[in-house]
Amino acid sequence: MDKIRPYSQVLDRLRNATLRPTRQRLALAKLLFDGDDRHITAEILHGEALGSRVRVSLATVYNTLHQFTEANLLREIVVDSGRSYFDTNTSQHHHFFNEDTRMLEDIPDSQVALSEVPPAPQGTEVSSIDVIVRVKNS
Amino acid sequence: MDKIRPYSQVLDRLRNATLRPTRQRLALAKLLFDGDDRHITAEILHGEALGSRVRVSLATVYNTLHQFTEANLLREIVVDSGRSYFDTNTSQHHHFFNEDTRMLEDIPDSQVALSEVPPAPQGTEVSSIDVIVRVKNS
DNA sequence: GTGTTTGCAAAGTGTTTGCAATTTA
DNA sequence: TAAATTGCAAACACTTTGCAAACAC
Repeated sequence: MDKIRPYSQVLDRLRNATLRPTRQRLALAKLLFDGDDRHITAEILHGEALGSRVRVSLATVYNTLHQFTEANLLREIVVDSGRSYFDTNTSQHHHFFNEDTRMLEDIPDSQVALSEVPPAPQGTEVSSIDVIVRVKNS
Repeated sequence: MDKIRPYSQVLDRLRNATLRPTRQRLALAKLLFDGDDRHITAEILHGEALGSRVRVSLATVYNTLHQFTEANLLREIVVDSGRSYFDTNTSQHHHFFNEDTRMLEDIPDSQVALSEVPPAPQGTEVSSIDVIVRVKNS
């Protein structure tokens, strides 16, 4: 059973974000949001696009990922210095990061609870809380 | 009141790690471990070394940071894609990361508690758990 | 002396930028 | 047609690498 994500829904989401539904953005949105949640890097997404005969430059993939992130269609996850991951699941949850395979995996929010959230330092406010459980193959 | 960290202690720590106490490693260790705990990048440490008239190349700073990390004298913290931070406090604790200033700050371990730690995926084992509270200036 | 460490410069990786050409509304 | 978007190639920031010279034991 796939989740149903009609094309028009993506279209509307782009419109709401005042992002023109260009060929490139629609194709990337399809790759990102059709099907299950995923964690993806720019290079991988670019590869997938080319693989499905969508001509799009790497620069545009980067632009698009950032625009989608600003529009809250994606969330950026920092786990690896040197590359950025984008998560199509923007709801509150945490991650396993396999240091061997460099793959991310969701931790259902119900499985982690922070019993206390420390107060942010003077003059700052919390923007997000990330729990990253780093694992390695055993 | 400064913590007392006699030179010989650093020396011993290097010896234990079978790292020859070269001029560069001793100087970097002094910068890192004399005084309070700190979060530092390679570039910053390199700048400090040069600033205190220690001639050392950036390549050696990188090498040294990695060797110290392997020897558990440092802990690497991943919060910023594009640069690595090293923490001289290797004990269990978590971090604030200010996205505006790109500075790290410790969260005392007593102020965060994970009430549940999720089981690692099949075939993997937990290597560390990082809680990063991202903040921005308000 | 022998093996380790260093420094340099070059190469590498992932990402961003400037700008002319193209596309969208 | 005016404004937004794209693609290219060059620039960028940070990090790693190869190797000869210098150093530690």
